[in-house]
Amino acid sequence: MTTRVITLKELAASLDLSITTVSRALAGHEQIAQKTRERVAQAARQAGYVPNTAARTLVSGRSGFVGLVLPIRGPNLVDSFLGEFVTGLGEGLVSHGADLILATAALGHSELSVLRHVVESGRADGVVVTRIAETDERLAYLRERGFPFVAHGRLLDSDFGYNWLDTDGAHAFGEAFDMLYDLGHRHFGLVTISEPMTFRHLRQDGLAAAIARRGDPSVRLDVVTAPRFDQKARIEAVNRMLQGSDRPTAIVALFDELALTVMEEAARAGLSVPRDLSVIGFDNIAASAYAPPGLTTFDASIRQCAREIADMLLRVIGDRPAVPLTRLIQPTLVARASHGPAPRTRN
Amino acid sequence: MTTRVITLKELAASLDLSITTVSRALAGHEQIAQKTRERVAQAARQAGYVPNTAARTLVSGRSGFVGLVLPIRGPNLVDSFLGEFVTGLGEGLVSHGADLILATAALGHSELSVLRHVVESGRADGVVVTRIAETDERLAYLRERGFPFVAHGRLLDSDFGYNWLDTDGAHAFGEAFDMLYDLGHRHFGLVTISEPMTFRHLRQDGLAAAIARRGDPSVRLDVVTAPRFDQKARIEAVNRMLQGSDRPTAIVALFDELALTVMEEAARAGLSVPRDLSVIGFDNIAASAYAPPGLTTFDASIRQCAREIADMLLRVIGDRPAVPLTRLIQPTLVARASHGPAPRTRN
DNA sequence: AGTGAAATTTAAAACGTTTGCAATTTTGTG
DNA sequence: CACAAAATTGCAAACGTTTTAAATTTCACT
Repeated sequence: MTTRVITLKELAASLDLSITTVSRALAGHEQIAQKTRERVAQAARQAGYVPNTAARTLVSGRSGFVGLVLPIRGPNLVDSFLGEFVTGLGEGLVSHGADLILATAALGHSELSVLRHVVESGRADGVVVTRIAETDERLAYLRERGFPFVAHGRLLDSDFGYNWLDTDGAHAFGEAFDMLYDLGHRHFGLVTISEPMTFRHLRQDGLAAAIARRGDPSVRLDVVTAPRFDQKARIEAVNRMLQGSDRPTAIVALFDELALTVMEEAARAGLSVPRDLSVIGFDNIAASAYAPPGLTTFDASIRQCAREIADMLLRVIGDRPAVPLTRLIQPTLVARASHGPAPRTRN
Repeated sequence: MTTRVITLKELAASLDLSITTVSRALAGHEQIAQKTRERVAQAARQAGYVPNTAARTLVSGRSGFVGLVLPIRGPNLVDSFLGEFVTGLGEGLVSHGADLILATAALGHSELSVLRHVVESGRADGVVVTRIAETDERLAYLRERGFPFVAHGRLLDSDFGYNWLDTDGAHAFGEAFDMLYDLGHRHFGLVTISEPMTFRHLRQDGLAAAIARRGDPSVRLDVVTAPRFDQKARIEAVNRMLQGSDRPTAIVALFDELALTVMEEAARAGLSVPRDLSVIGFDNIAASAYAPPGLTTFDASIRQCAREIADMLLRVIGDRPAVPLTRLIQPTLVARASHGPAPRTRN
């Protein structure tokens, strides 16, 4: 037991070759004789030689890792996409022989400081930054450092270019409005969050733009804001919108979790979805398929996005392209049963 | 832009000290004068010095990483616990300054070969192994290598000791039986999987043991087996159990996803849960709370388990304890609305 | 056999740390 | 003020790889 790991020196000695030759042979350099390359490859395979990552990283300056910083939010809060996201990243990375580093920012510790540490310790060749905030110091830092990164999400405006991939929430929310409008709805509700993430603006603006495009002055939009991670406050906010006879007939939620709360509270208030109230979400989380009557939402295909982000990042690391790579993904409508014609009684 | 990263040599030069002294000062060695230690710490902080991981790993033999190998199963299959699991691992690791490496085993590539690579490249100081199979070559390999690891789950029998943490599925399934028996159920169904994972035996055996303990010959147990990742076959299997008038009055599913399928198919067959049929799952995934009427299940608290696994692994890495660390976690019953008294009409 | 070019191999430096051991400085004591 | 002991600091090797520049071998051709 406790078998030692074989090193390049030992492998070279066993082949009666120099370290240099073996290293080059394994790297497939043309200058090493074909015969030697095969002999070395064979011996390496048989000896189960695996190059030491630290040594390789040290000399080459490339770690073969991509970093992702994971914030801890609280005892009961887990990023609902994390599983899909890291799976997608892993898929994208593995085809290029790269792996993922997950660094955790402990509760109360700045995500930025962890990011700095990952970057400056040379652990990663590039990083993925998610959940872009309105003023995001992480992007500014990475930009200043000239460190390869891809953002999942966008800034609202920026005086510099950067690589990003985003889901077109603006478009989706416009589509949701159009669909609901055509179903006769005129009084809309939007449940949004107070956390200063850029996507809340992109989606809300997309909704507002669609309303403006329609140019129907009878359209009304009520907006209610809830803290993202406070379930109780979220329920209160939703009920604020649901109470009173002058409530919206269609509610669009910034994301599925909020939409599910809307459906739960609607049920509790004796409202039938979609007869009395249409509800549309965004993200298509697993629970949305199960929550009665089945939430109509948009599928953001996180896993696919993550895979593309990995591809983009590896390209950025490899080629350092002069122009930023950007990609806007169109989410697809998943029409379940939570939306329908506007109730006849009112309007 | 493209700011260079400061190195120990530069930091030492700026302080007019040797590399050795600075290194020791930062490591807090007693032999360095208190005054010097402070001066160095101050300068390091101000210069934003972060030690290079590769260099440190190379010389110390410790990477400060813990590895987890992630299998890719197919386009639409993501480990439902992955998010919670890596969050928990991250939480457990961060307090000790360690980070997580997620290595992906591409579709068609052996998980073992990726594990070997992680281990032998020196990327990680220890690994977490999940989803233990009946004959698991990964454990044998790690054991032979003498490499620190903690298994999430257990082997059924083994001729060697190893560190593991498991959720006591056997106990939970016994508890489920007892509860259902006391509600008058006598005809039981178990939906299990064909994938050769050890937990299917542990849980099924727990159920069988509880039945035996009760010693009531009128108790019947039907078992149906479905492939884990084939939704269509799974539905067929469930329907095999549901069809016919002589169906069970209470079905226990190996895990929530199966239980949800049971509830869906029951609804499709016009059966009311829990009036006509009681269903109990295991895991308490998010969707279980939403699926009507609310699935009764056991909460495995994956995140908490992962955190403990991280703690255990770090202890194994640090102390190399002589006796294996083992931990059996009791899942807690989440009593929702999918179980109830046995229907009167039959029995 | 001798030559030069091409093909193949190697020695040695470098990457940025940690650490055993030695060197230097400071301190305490007579 | 000398001297040993204690405290503090520094030199140099080592970790396992990649890579530059140089050395060696092979080969075709005269």
